[in-house]
Formats: sequence, structure tokens, C-alpha cells
Amino acid sequence: MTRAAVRGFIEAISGANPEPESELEYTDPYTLLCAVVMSAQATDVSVNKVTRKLYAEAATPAAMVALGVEGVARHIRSIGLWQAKARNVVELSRILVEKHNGEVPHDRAALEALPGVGRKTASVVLNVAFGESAMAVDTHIFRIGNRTGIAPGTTTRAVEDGLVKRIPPDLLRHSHNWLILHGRYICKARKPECWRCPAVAWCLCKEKTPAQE
DNA sequence: AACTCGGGGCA
DNA sequence: TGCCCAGAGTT
Repeated sequence: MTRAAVRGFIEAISGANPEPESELEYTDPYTLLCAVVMSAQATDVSVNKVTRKLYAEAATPAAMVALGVEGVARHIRSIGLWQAKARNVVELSRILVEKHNGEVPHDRAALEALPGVGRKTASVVLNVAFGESAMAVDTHIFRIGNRTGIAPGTTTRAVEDGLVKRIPPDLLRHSHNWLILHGRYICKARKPECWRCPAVAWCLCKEKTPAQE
């Protein structure tokens, strides 16, 4: 897909979300980092509820360490993998306090060294919180990249590189949220709703689903 | 590449 | 009920 077409696609899906709720409503780097760490293999809405409760209780790494694993676990039991996530959130907070002056490092290697933080989570923080040229590729974005033709690839890294290269720099920062929501509500893994997709004119997918029932 | 963790959402 | 999910870490 050409860069002009990619711009058309991204602009079409921007602000067209039926459900604005997202973990990315958090722009504070620390809260965003914790939210994404907790979001692994969980649904967004359930993680948002948990993040709000946790943020009200501990909005800084130092406060999170003081809250402790038990304290964090008490707030996040409604999501899967809560035991490991509670440990990770507290441990990464402790590292932020001890090694990074209580702040989220503006650095990929340092981020990925934190427990519970892999390439995807680090990319979200670098792109969304710090505005760097990066794209986080999760299952939704991987699917959209391939299905639409924006960034085809068999590996997440290939899709990631394609997206960073083709999405206009001025749209890159918000594209993560737009693509996730687009994948969640319209360009779904099963039964995508192409008939109400605002970007269907730019999509290269050959199998456009017609309106049902 | 193939596991494991894990409760909630949804068909 | 069964299957999937805004992944990361280990083997």
C-alpha cells in the first residue's frame, strides 16, 4: 500500500471509534506502563477498571512499592494472570525507584529489562507516552497490517517495521490506539464488519464481508 | 517453536 | 461449555 493510501486509511479510522475506552486513556508514562503490563492476555475494559482503582491507590513507583504485592493483588484479582502481574508491577516499580530516579526510562533497553515488559510494552511506552518513532504490534495490529495490506509480514517485527515506515510520522503516535480499537470493534479477527468500516476504500483485503442478516 | 500462566467475555 | 484474549518468560 502506498504512503498516501496508508494516510487515507489511518485518517479514516481516527475518531471513528464506537467505544473510546482504552488503556491508552492514560498518558502518564508510569500509569501507562503499569496498565500495559497488566493488559497481557486480558480484555481492555477489565484492565481499565483495575488500573483506575490501582492509580487511585498508588500513582507513583514509590507508592506502588509501599502498597506491596499483596496490596496490588487485592485490587487486580478480577483479571487473569493477576499473581504474576502484581509481582511484576511492584518489582518494576522498585527498580524505577532504585535505578531510574523514580521515573520511567526513556530508553528501550532499560524498559525491556523490567519484569513483565517485552518489546510490545516498551514500544507502547516509547510511542504513546514519549512520542518516539515506534509501533507496538499486538495480535490486532498484526492482523490489520496483513489483512489490509498496510504492512504485510509473517513476523511481528516485519509488520512493525512496515508500519513505522509507512504510517505518516504525524499520525504515528495516535495510530496505535486507533488501530487497536479498529481491530477490536470493526476489523475483528472473526467476522470483520467491512460494511461499516470507514477505511474500506483503502483496504486491500479481497474478502470484504457484506452486511449481515 | 512450543509451552505456561488464568479469569473474564462471548458465542 | 468451549474458545479466545491490548504478551512475556522460560525451555
